[in-house]
Amino acid sequence: MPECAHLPRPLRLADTLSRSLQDWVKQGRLAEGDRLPTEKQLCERFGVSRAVVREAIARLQADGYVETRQGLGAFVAAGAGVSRFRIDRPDGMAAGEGLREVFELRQLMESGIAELAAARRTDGDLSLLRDLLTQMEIALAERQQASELDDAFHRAIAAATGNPLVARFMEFMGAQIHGSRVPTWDAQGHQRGLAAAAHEEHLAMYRAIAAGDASAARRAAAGHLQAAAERLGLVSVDREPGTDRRRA
Amino acid sequence: MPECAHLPRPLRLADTLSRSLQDWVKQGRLAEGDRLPTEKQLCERFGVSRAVVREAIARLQADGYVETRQGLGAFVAAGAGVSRFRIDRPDGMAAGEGLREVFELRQLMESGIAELAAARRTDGDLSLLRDLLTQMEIALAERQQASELDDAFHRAIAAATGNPLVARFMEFMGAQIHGSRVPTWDAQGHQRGLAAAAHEEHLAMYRAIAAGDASAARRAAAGHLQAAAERLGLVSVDREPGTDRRRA
DNA sequence: GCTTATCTGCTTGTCTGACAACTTGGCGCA
DNA sequence: TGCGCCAAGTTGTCAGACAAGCAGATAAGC
Repeated sequence: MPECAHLPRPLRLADTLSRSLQDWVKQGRLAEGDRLPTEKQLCERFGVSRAVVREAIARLQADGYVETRQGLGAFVAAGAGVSRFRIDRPDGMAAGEGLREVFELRQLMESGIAELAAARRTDGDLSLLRDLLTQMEIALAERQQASELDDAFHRAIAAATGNPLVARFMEFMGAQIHGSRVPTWDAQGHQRGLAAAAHEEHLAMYRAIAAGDASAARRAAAGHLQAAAERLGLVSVDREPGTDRRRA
Repeated sequence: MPECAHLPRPLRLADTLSRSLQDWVKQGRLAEGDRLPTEKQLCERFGVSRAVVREAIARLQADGYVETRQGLGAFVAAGAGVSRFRIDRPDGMAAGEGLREVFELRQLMESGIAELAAARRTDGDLSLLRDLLTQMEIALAERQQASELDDAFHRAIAAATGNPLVARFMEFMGAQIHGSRVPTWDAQGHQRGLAAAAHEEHLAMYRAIAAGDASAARRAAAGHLQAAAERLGLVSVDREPGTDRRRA
């Protein structure tokens, strides 16, 4: 994308229509298995051409909301809306879902991943982790940005579980929280010791995994994620069991 | 969808083209930020009409693979392919990703969720869990299908974490493994004691969560997932640390 | 000579019309 | 009653036209 693409462009008609139809499903106006209005009806109702309708439906298909049958119609798909998991961007974050929630999900996932990695890692896995740690150490000494190395380290741990699905999930999560790693490893992060702290936590994770100590690996990962959240100023407040919780 | 929709329909041209272009990205033929061939070029190269090209690109947009700019072209999006996490259906399961991998992901995720739920649950959460357990007990006594209740129980635990993102992820996972819960609660599952065993495990999870005992909740959830995998005949073989692993 | 405005060619976005392929229901015939 | 045919309706594809946006080249003005 060109560098000057800063201003948002107006939504295409197909995008708008796609969202409207999606809202119909979410609001229960259309239930699973229901047939959508025909293309012709949608053209008339929304005042757009058939091409726009077809593109909107193509989008809904890609998103798993509808299935089409030639000659028959378009139908709300089974499991509409839950065939993909996505984390909305911060500016479009769903109500109640902030970076804190994302880090909490990371914490419970990554502590389990580290545990499994400790049980499964190979010599090759450890070699890669060491290499990444070495590169991060150099970045630390030279005060260079190393958020990509940080991400690669976490992905390598997930790969060490030997479960491709886990690896893919970590890749997905890394992409979602990419921006949050940058401040730890920028000039200010180095200055404030954030990068050094993260590096120590990574070393602790590595040592536990290398030692094949699953529970130590879990604790190290949980500690790292907790500390990472604190570095970002995210405070996770656990409430006493039994009290009613206010959900923002 | 109609009941007689059993035979697979041939892929639409737009689907085929969408996949081809997606493969270009995955194989590195197109990198992030690269401009795709123009619509006209794609028409000529693939021998299809412009409408097919546009629908294929609409699909790719919905999937987060490309971004388009009117007058300029279509470009491979930042983070192409990792803006959504999906689990392919069993018949289209990615290489190495089977139900075993899915259950392993569930195990590490749900044990963490149960732990957090034990720390966070409210009286209202517990009341809902008890209600669901009561319904499952009735289903057990009457040998009825209760996979939906089973799913709702797990979702209620995720909701008890108070983290909407965690709740959404559990909803997503529930939809992906929907079919695997059915055999536990069908006539044969009842006959073989699978449903009764699952129910006991649910009760253990509930008790630990109700007691606010996070580590007991973690162990109960891990045990339940392990047992559920075994009920399905999925064997998770942990290899000795240090050995090279064969990844299927 | 430098800056601004205009023009041109190209590209995506939308609309329209036509035909192909599929689906279902109704009707006629054996 | 079952099978075949037909008509009407719906999605899939193709083709053409025009609108809107974009970037680069050129011309005009200072």
